[in-house]
Amino acid sequence: MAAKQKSRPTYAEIAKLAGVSEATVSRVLNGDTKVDTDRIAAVNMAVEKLGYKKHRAAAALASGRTGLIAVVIDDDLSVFQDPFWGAITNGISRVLMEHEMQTLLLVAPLEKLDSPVAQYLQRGEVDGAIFLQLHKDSLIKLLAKQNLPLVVNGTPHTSNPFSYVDSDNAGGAFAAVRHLVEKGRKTIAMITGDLDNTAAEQRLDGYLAACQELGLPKVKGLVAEGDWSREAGIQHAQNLMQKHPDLDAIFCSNDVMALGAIAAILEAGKSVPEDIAVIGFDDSYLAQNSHPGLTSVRQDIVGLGMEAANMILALVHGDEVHSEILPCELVIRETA
Amino acid sequence: MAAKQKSRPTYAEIAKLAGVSEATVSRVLNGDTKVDTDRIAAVNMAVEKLGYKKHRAAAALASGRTGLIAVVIDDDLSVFQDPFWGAITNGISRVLMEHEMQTLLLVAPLEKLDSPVAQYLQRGEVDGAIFLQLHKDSLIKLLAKQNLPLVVNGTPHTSNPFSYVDSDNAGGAFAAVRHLVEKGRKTIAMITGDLDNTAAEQRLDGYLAACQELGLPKVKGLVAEGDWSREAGIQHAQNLMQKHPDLDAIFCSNDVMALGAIAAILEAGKSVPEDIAVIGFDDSYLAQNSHPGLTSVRQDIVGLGMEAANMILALVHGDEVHSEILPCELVIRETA
DNA sequence: CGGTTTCGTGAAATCGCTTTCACGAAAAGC
DNA sequence: GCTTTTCGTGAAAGCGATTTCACGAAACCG
Repeated sequence: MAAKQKSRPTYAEIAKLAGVSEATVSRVLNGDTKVDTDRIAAVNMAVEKLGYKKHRAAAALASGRTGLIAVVIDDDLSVFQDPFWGAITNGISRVLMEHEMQTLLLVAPLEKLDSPVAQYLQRGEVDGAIFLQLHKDSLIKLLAKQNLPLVVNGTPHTSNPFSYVDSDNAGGAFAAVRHLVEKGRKTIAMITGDLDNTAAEQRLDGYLAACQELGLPKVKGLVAEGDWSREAGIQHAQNLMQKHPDLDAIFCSNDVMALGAIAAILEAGKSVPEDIAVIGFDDSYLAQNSHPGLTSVRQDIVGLGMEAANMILALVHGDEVHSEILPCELVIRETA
Repeated sequence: MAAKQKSRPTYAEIAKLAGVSEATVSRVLNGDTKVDTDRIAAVNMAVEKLGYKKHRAAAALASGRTGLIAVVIDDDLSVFQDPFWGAITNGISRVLMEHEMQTLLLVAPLEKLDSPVAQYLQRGEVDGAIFLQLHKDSLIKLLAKQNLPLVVNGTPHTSNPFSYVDSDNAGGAFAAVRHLVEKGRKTIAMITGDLDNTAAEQRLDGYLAACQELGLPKVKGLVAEGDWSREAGIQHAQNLMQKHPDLDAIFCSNDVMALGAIAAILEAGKSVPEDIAVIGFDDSYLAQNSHPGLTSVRQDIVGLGMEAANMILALVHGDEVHSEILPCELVIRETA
């Protein structure tokens, strides 16, 4: 059974108290400007006095706007481990709440276009959706076609005009490599993430751009494609050390692989950062608590969430928005 | 603007197609048993054919049940770092979705009883609430009084009859100490979490019980109260090593402090686990990626979320529920 | 077998807010 | 000064489900 509620005030009571019609109450409460100032004041006073709060279900039924924004996570196992999702979701939730909107969390695999979540989104039960961790673009294309306001976290694969927020992955990678070069490193390898992923790709681009612009000699085989896992970090670090005896730095596309690489380096009897410097990406909990402290590229995760929330609010409101790229910051600790 | 939707079928159409009244459609769709079998079949067929899905706002307005469960996180900074919240929330979301209920995420400070979230919950906009990370019991007492179905994650401070889910913190701590004893450790210290927290308290209880039952000599000053932070781990480990030269093991109430302790131990020129063994708690991402691998007590976080979700569903349905304590498991790696 | 209960059913009211529409008053135009 | 617009307003019709109520049919009873 739902909780028993003491009956809440309705428009009828406000209207009576303020001496206006219910229609006017609605106008005032929805920010319609064409209302006499005195009446606005009267309504606001009545609202205040009665402690009125709008009944969302009733408003939703009448207007077709639900006041709900879906945060969609394309479910896979990482969801249960990676603090990224929690952080960004909470950032979103905060902003939305300040604007009287609620955050509906949807966690489910999205591979199929007719999955329950996909259907749910198409059914108009939310005013908009923010996609995190999107594996394929097909669902958002479909939803965009149906005019559902959408914001994607991370750069989409296709160049369709989706609004998105992302970190400046390339810039962050560039900064990492520049730091290594400034510290005198000459042979800098990179272990990338899964290159199907746009973020992984952009970080690689940043690394390549930095190598070129900073005049590093071109050496073959310094880039290894990993898959974000600790094992990939270990494995590729071992290979790299073997093939490049003069290797003196490794830049990894995330912190987990960086820690794996460090473990492999230490295992091989070398030291970090003396022999080989290591830089990760994310500045996660891991980087902050590792020993030695992991130098890493920090993303403003909460900022991404807040930005995404602001964008979806604008879209729902009918405004134009442009995608946002937030800067990254290199956090220097002991490993580089 | 909300998305433009192609108009969805309503009860009217189903009723016409099935040759029954709208009232009967409602009965069938809400599982009322007192309907003729043929009509049930007819309605179900019509629903199928039209691809009908209930309009949540309309149902909510008419019935007073919103189909929404709030997941409330008493906001503090840790929310943005600790993967615990993301994991448990996602576990909840999955279960609820399977039961046609939605997860509403509310992140906000709850210190005040009249905060927006508190008011929101009292307003009957959700059918129930799951509280994570609850600092004080006062809000849930208030809500319970108003008959809002509630489930709390973690043991509440007061013995009021709140339904809750929790890990077997004491059991996990006991297992950790037993493992240390079995490995021949004699002088086992503990760095606790903030003891205002029931989980921290229970872990300490488990440690103390193990010390007693396993016949460890009573030594003063082996318990240090930390605050979950890396700094606390470093600081207390230093103190403990200084005061107890024969110290050969430290059990920490979370992984972060354990890693801090390890850093301090290595800093002091001792080795882990040879000189001093260390065990953490949570088996977080940190434990899994640290070097050396951190032995830690694993909580079934997703299980906690799913259990909490099942409990709230039962409560909303009007059933009795009993609190659940999920077992912990010691994950042995290299540090102990 | 008449009379009382139960049972399944549909008509209609209701939930609380939004929005269209029509109307009179005020402002603008000629 | 009279017509045409514009403007603010309230009455009333929804939005799409749920639920109460009354009614006829079937079941039960003595």
